[in-house]
Amino acid sequence: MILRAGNGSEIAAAMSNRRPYHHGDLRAQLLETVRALIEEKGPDGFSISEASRRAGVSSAAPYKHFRDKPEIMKAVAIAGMERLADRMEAAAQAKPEASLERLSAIGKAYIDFARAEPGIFRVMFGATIHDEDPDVQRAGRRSYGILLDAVGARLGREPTDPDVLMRAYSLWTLVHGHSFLVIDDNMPSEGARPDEDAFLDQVGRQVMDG
Amino acid sequence: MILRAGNGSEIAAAMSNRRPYHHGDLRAQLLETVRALIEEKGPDGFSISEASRRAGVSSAAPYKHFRDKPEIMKAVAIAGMERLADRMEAAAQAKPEASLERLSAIGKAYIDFARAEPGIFRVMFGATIHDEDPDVQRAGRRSYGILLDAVGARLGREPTDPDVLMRAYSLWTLVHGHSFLVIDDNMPSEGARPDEDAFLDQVGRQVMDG
DNA sequence: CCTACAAAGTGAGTGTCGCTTACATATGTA
DNA sequence: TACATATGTAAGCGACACTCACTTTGTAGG
Repeated sequence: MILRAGNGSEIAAAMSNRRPYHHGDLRAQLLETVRALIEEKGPDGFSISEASRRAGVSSAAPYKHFRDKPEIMKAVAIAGMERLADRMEAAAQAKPEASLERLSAIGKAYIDFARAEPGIFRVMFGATIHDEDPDVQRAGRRSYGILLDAVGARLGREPTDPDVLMRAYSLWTLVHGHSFLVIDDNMPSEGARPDEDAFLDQVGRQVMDG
Repeated sequence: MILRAGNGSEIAAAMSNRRPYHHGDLRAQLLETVRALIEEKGPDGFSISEASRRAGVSSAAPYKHFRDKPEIMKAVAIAGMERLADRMEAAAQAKPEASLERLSAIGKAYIDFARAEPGIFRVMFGATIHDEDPDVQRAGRRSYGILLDAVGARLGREPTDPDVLMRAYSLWTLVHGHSFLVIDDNMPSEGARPDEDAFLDQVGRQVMDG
């Protein structure tokens, strides 16, 4: 959470026991509140009104920081994508550079994120709202770049190599598709789904070595 | 669109130039109208009010046929799943039983559906609403069964065989993930995505033969 | 240090929406 | 033909997204 340098007025207000007229950093708190609300009630279940209430401001206040609701969703989605890329990056760097483990660690980080934050994950990918938005696209491409680099390193080729592209994209769709099937578990019934670790392991090998 | 046998009142009303009090088959027309609206404006962009307006009834009429909005979404999702399964089935039966072509035809049918009807595809999978709903799950499992059978036939084993399960699930996640990446194309930029047919072909082989 | 001005808040109001309630009309069956 | 049931309407409630006129606060320049 990004916070501006405090100006002291909040402290003064707290001491005199009333909230300051100016919030301090409403924009950041709104994003965090909306994120939590989406996780609680789903992407469609949250309202700007409720977020305002939780932040302790009037329902008109958010419009000083965001044009409309879709723009809030977009900001939340982009923040999610950054968080996802961070996790992937951390997972990658914890494993040797050209190892298969690095690849599966990246995949696991992706799936873990989807499981931990299914609401935002859906906002990031399942929503119509920000189709073709350049900001969202750029944020998403960062994650893809991490995977491309790892696959390239594993194969000892440039990330732009067509074969690297093909295998990276295969892995991406696998993990992406699996993540979605996990979070709305309306797909294969209990017994009809293979063990997740075995699945990732085997199919990862098939894609990388095949 | 399913229509009940006409009872003649509509015709009589048309001749006397006024609409009949009873609609005829509002439930079916609502589903179709909502389907079209979702495709036009996205899953969140439609309202019961607007669907009612298009159907020429009051905004309270739909509640004689559906409990609430989520139930309409659910019905639309299930109808979509049936349509998807129909397409997959038709595509499968157009190819020899144990052939690889049958598998890729099933996959293509899936992707074609997502591309042709991205709105309902998202309602079917990307929405929080009908999580864990048994009706939706059952409808979804029909599609999965078609794939399981085809993979089983190809490998000459029972659809319940663990290896069949593993490979079928791999193909499913691949195609599912790819479909999502296609419809919100916020992922790999233009040049960074492999050719779709080549991708499906190669990765299909890797999964089936690896 | 004062004074504009910009930034960030408020409160009231508008139109739409989801949904309910009370009531009206059509249909099928005894 | 009468009545139960299915299916429609009209009016209204509370919540929401968003706007507008206004107020409060922080800050930059004379």
